[in-house]
Amino acid sequence: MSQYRAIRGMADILPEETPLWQMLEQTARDVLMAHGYREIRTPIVESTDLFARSIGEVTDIVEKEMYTFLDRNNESLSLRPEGTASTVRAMVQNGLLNASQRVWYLGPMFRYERPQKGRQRQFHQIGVEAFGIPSPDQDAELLLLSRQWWRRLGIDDVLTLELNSIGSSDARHNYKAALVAYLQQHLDAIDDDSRRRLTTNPLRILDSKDAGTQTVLEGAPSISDFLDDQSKAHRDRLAELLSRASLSFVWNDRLVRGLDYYNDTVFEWTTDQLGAQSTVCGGGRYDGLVQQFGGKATPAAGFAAGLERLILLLQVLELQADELTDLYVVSADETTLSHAMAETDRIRADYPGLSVTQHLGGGSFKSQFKRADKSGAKWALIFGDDEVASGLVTVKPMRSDGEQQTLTASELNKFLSRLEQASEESED
RNA sequence: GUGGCUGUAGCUCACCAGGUAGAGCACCGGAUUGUGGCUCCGGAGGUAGUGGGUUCGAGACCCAUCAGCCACCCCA
Repeated sequence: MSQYRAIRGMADILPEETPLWQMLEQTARDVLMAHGYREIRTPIVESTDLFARSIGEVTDIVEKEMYTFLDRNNESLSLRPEGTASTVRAMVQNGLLNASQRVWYLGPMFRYERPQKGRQRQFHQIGVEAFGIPSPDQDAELLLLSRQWWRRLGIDDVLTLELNSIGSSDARHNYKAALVAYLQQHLDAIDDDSRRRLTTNPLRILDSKDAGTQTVLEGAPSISDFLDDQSKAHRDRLAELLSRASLSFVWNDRLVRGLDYYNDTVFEWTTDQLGAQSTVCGGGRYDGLVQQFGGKATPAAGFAAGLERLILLLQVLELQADELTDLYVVSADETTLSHAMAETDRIRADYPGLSVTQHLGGGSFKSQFKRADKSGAKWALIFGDDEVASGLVTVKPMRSDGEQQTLTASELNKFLSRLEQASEESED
């Protein structure tokens, strides 16, 4: 038991797992680049006020989940609980919103919650935000983009897209009143939490997990009856675009989201493979946020995907990332090691596509080959006394049955070129 | 913030009416003095999460605390 442990809810991501993370992230980068989105990097710390105002003062995130502290100047700062607020701030501050923009970001987020499966206090999101386009084609592009990512990861079969329109703030205001009025007639049939939320955040009652409350909700008014014509048209056009692109989805008129800034389109990609935390990706449209941050009125939409949950999903489905070690360099003693080190350095310079590990610290050939085997290397390069004395090197196959061969310098170069080529092809 | 379950070797776990710890895997070495994967042999590794209590004696019982897992709340 070590003296120090990581802070609760903040996990180490170990070398064994990082290849999967890198694959996940690289796939996202590829897809985003293929859609013309550009990366933005913003600070992890912002003024507390930025989050409070955008996410909503009375949301759980702001009320009890933020890591907030005073800096040495007595300014209240917070670790970011999500990425949209910082992104909008940066876009406005840097004057980038005079044209439409497509951006994405990747990084850690922080929420002070009780950890459970698929939930950490420090977790990672890839977020995608599009500014300047009010029409539903933008919503559709974001959804198609996300689906391409799932396809490349091989998880599209286990994900479901849930969609809803929560309309304008007027519509939500009217709907809230109707919902509260309805629920007040059934006070005795709903759970305590929901009763409490009646005054704090009535829309959240919609996704209560309490069976009695759900029964009551079956007779509740639906947000869809409160949408104005513009919101309905937006919703219907989005549905049409998705259908044309064969992206199937389910309407869920109980889908509301925990952040205040959304309007019209909201969505979640969910799975039944992860226990209680079923949402892997969520987002929607937020046409009012830019103006609220002092920019000129700019429509926007976006989503964020939780990387820990996607990793969990990849692991459940037993999808793996390859760890590529091509060569493991073995030598006999101090003299041959110094030769081997210089030669390995040369190989790395001349064949940058190869992954080469040199055995360090000496030891018997036997133990060095055990290491070579465990490294997963395809070949061992052997610099023994005989080889070094005659300017040769032996290559031994570790993953196939062939015989080892002793090569001249030029034969080795041919061998390495072929290997580098094969290795690059297998990566694509 | 609330609830349930769990904390013994790096990992997965055992033992035991309460009498000061064991296996498998992993690790290191040897059988093979220049060659891995299989097999065999050997070795190292633990103040039993931490603190207190009950007891002649506690890893085992009790309390507290910390941590992990899962669920609620809420969210990615």
